[in-house]
Amino acid sequence: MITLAEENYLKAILKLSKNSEDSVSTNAIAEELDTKPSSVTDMIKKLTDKQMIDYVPYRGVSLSKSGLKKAVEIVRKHRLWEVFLVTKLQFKWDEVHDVAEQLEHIKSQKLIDALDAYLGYPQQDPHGEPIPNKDGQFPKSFSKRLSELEKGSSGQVVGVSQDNQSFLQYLNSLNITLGTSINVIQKIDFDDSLEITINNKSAHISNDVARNLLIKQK
Amino acid sequence: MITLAEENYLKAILKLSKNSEDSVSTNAIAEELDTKPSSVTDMIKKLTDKQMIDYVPYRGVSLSKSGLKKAVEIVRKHRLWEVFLVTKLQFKWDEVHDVAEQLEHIKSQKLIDALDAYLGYPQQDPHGEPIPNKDGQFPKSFSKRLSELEKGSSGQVVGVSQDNQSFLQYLNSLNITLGTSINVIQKIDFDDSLEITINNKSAHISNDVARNLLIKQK
DNA sequence: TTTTAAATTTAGGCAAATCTAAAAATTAAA
DNA sequence: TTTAATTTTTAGATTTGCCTAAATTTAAAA
Repeated sequence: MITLAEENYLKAILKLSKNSEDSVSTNAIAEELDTKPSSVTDMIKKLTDKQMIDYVPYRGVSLSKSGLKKAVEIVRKHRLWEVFLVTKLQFKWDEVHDVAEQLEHIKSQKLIDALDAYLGYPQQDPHGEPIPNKDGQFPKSFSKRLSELEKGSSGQVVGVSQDNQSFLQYLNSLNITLGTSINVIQKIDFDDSLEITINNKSAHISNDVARNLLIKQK
Repeated sequence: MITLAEENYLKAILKLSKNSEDSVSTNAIAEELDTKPSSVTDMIKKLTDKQMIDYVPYRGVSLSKSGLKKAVEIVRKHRLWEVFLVTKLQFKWDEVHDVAEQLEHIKSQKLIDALDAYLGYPQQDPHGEPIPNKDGQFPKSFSKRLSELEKGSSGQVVGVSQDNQSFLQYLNSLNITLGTSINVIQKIDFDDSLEITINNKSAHISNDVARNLLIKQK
């Protein structure tokens, strides 16, 4: 049986592997989970014993086949619960994270399959992140980052690729929410910031923000 | 912050208080939670320190005001999740217990209030147990135990007051389910068993069973 | 290439929640 | 009302997951 702490480590390792491809460092995991590197080393040993990860001392870790499977399952559960909270219980998209963080650890295959069906097999969560299916396959993403759009092109916000509180609150203050129409007026080479219109009202946003806004073009 | 283990102890103490009124013994709690009496003594000390229970060594425990409040909250969450599983996710009433046992520990006031509203403020769970409202008040129960019905009277099954697997499976084999019509033909004084009709087919059931079947009369 | 800095691991401890075995208190029985 | 049986508590260990401080290894800089 896998523990709650172990699940959180696997999820963190998966997240960090996506950003950087190769193996994940002890310090990176510690930072992600807001814990100490020595604690991470302890847990690495446990997960290695359970063959959930591959580990070379001082060299970092990577998910094994079974570890990856488990981590993807947790991501699937997290995102399905987020969809539930937003579409059925009327949560705002920036209110779901902490609760989903708890719900993702509920153990019942039947539950998650039934929830998936109940929600209509959604492919994206409220932040625009893809939801892996029952077999762990991620749907091909059909959205682009706003920072990748060319001058003059437009589309609708379908999500964000970063879900910290302050970012989501900033978006709220800009009146950017799911479905908002955005048009790229000008790209500033100097700092890669953007002149855009938000529902036809113009605004200026940094590359940091644009990079984390997922847009679907018509 | 209250831990998962502490919550389970409070719930067990509440359940045992209902059966027997006065204070609850160490052994009873140990049996209910399938643990050792010495472990119970340990936890009793922790809960006493947190003022969740009143404790006299060798004399048993009872819930304090705050302990009762917390325990009722957990029962409320458990039963609301059961309703969700049965009415929205099509679980059978004998499949919900283990999952609800996990879901009841999710911490979010907003979640449970939203769920309650989403379900239409139900007053009973799928086993016929009353669901306390937001303020911890239990609705007046409008069902009787089958064993309390008089000869000749009849009603519909609205729940059970015991939800172990084998009992629920026995009911299934008798074709007794939620909504089944039952008529009391004869009460046998000798062992308090009952001759009844189930949807007009006659059957004989023990007092043990009758006592745990909740009936609503017309 | 040596020295310094950074990352990682080891050693030793702690709190929560459990256990077994033994002691103490209470209750029931002779 | 002693004695025996039962219940409850205490003492001492164990596992999980975390910590601090110190040692070790690796990477970077002089």
